[in-house]
Order: sequence, then structure tokens, then C-alpha cells
Amino acid sequence: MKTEQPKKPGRGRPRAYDPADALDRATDAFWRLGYSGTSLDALSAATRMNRPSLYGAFGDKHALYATTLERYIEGGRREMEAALDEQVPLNEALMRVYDGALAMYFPNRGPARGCFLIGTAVTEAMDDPDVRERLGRGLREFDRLFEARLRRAQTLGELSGDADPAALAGIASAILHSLALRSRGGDSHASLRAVAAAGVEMICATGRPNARGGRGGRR
Amino acid sequence: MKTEQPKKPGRGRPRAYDPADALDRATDAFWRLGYSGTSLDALSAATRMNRPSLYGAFGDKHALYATTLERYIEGGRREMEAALDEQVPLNEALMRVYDGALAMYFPNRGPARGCFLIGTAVTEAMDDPDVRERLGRGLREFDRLFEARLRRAQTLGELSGDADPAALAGIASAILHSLALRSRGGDSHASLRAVAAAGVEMICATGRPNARGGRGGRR
DNA sequence: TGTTTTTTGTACCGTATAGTATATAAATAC
DNA sequence: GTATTTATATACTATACGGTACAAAAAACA
Repeated sequence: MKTEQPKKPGRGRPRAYDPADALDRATDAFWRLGYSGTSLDALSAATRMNRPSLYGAFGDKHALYATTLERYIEGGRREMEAALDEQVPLNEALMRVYDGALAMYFPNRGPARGCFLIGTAVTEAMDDPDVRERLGRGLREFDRLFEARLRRAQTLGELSGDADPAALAGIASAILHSLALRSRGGDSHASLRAVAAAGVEMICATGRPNARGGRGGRR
Repeated sequence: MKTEQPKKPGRGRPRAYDPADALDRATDAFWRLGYSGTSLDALSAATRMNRPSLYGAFGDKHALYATTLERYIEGGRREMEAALDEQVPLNEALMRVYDGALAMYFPNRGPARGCFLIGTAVTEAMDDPDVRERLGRGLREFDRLFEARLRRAQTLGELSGDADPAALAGIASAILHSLALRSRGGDSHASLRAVAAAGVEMICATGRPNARGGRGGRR
């Protein structure tokens, strides 16, 4: 998968749209209305491309949606990797992930929209194996990134040796999932930040050397 | 809100459907296809009621959906209250909630379907303030039940005095949210039970007397 | 300048959609 | 039995849907 070139103008009539920009706008439309709820008219209006151009550029509605999902997951992966920089202390790194997510979930204008993947793919996954697959891969990818950072924290001594990075990553993801859902339910940015902070505190405290609750630390 | 009477047969032609049964079937249809994705034909087929009878009984599509949501939330509330019985030890009570949820999320037949509220209302909430409101109330209701049980655990001595029941309830809900999403993403029942168990262990360990990480318990 | 190539704009197609008008059926009340 | 009431069944309406045919437009090539 090579990086998108500016595409030197070829032979025919030049396209009147910027593909990346159009995909951003299509993503916004799906984000607002869901996959089933977004009509081609709505997509056409959002991208300012007429129907045939949409098809020529991105294929049918399903293919377009799949592309927006893939872009979103890839973008999230990049942001998350940056936030989880191991130079940053664990608790701060986790909080950076949640703050980054909340920044997306609460746009500057308009109502809270939560996570694009969770807010749209979860509904569609039941009737669309391809979407279910992408949803699952997306969620597991974020698990994986949390787990890698937590494992690293363990070798760095930020977490005790008997902490369970995979289990803690599951909790870290669960917090993220919860932010995605609750923002759609009308909870405030501030209240969700408090949820995240409590989660971070709990994760770091649980894995802290000598803390209870580590793998086999009970009895 | 009185309990649904069997409704003694009135004057005219007797109805050919059982309202509660029809609502169950309509819920199943929405669960599979989402609100936007479920057509009146699909609802008619699922409930075995023809269109005019659907309207007569439950109003238009939106009203019908609102009714299924309300029933689902109320049913969840009842199941959760039963599972959180204070006679049952905290960790076991929490696990009963998650096991009950997973039993719904993984039906005996057919693919995993997750939570009805989360799987359908989250998408629709963006474009429908009424659904957003119901989603928010539903999520907060479950928070409230967790918090009440955790507070009780504190007075019973299952949790230390400096644990923060509200924060722990937020985590407990987050675990539940995560199960709802991950089941739709294709994760297995067993793997999700492990996620739940790790969460329960963490919640109980964090709040356990003398554990680190309680409110102000750090330093 | 004329041909070729690619994209755009409009108009269109068949189907599906939410919702309803109207006639029929099945029960009770008189 | 007849009228009345309630529910069902069929057929219908107007609109919206995803997708496409086709011609005009805008560029490069010759």
C-alpha cells in the first residue's frame, strides 16, 4: 500500500475533487447517519461529487464505506501509536490516547459523535460479514497497541512483573469503548475525561509493583 | 405503569397476535438489521402482523422502536438488579451480571448479536434526539445500579472505605460496554468471559481494603 | 485542428420504502 | 338476526433508494 501521490494530471478532463477531501466528507456523512441511513444523495451532497463520479472514484456505496472504515482505523492506529510513545510515562501516555479520542468524539461544532468505527460498523456488522470483520480487526488492533505499550511498561518497571499486560490492555480498551458509547449518549466531555482518568489510575495502580490484583497476587 | 393485563376480549374481532410476543419479534428484527435497516416489510414478516395492524398496535416505525428500546432497558434493569443481589459476594454478583449479558449477546442460534441498545441506538442517536436521550438514560441507569451495589459493598466491608464507588461503577459499566461491542466484532464467548473476569478481579482488588489506587490511597 | 481520453452533469430505471384507504372478517350487544 | 365494534387483509400512493446510460465538457496527444 503506497502513499497517495498527488497524481500528476493524466490525459483526460481533470477531476474536480480532491480524493482525500472527498473521503473525509463521506466519512462525516456516514458518521452522522450511519451506513444504512446515508443515501447516495447525501454522499453526493457531502462530497460535492455527482453520483457517477462517486462510483468512478470509490466504487459502490459499500466499497466507499469500507474505504472510509479502513482510513479511520489506520488513522486511529497512527494517533494511538504516537500517543503511546514510551518516552512518556505510562499514565500520561494512556491519558493522551483518551484525550485524543475525546477530541475526535466531541467536534468543535455540532453534537458529540463518538467513534466512527463503533458508531457505524457495530450496527452494520450483524448483516454484513465484511463489516463485522473490519470492526473486529479494528478493535483488536487497538487492543494490540495497548498491550504492546503495557508490556513495554513492564520491562521498564512501570508495571510489576506479575501484572498481566493482556488483561490490562483489555481494560484499557474497554475504557475507550465506553467513551465512544457514552459520548453518543449525551455525557459531557468533562465527565468522560473523569471516567478515563479513573481508568488510568486503576490500570496503573493495579499493575504497580506490590499492588494486589496482579496475576496470582490474590489469596 | 401497570403490569400488562391479558386484556379480556372486548367487543370487536379478537386480535390474532400476542402483543408481548410481537414486540419480542420486532426487537429481534431491529437487533439484526438496525433501525434504519429494518423495513416495515421486515417488521411485518417478523411479527406476523400485517402493516395496518402494526400501526394500530404500536404506532409508526419510530414509536415501535422506542417501545422495544424501553422494554429492553427495563428488562435489563430487572435482570441486573437480580444479579446484583447483595446476598451474593461482590465479585460473584458482578460476574453474574456479565454472564447474564453474554448469554443475551450470544444467542443459542445464529451469530453473536451484542447488546440491543448499544447495537442499534448508538447509530441512530446522532440523527434522533429521542433515541440519544433513551440511550443516555439506559447507560446511566446501568451505571446507577452498579454504583448502588458498590456503595452497598462498601458498607458491607467488601470494599475499603476510601474506594470510589462511582468511579468503580464507571469501570464496571465500561467492561459491559466492551463486551457488547466485542461480541459484535467476532470475539468468542470464552474470550469475553475472560475479559469480564479480569475486570471483576481488578474492580474488587482495587477497592479491597488496603489496596493501592483507592481515592487518595496513592503516594 | 481534430482525435482520444477521462470526468462531469443530467436524466433516467426498476425497486423498495413508510404509510394509508378501503373492504372484509370475527367477535359482542341489542 | 341485525347492528356495532374492532381487527385483519389487500391493494394502493407518493416518494426515496441504489445504480447507470448517455451526452457534453475539458484536458492531452497528434
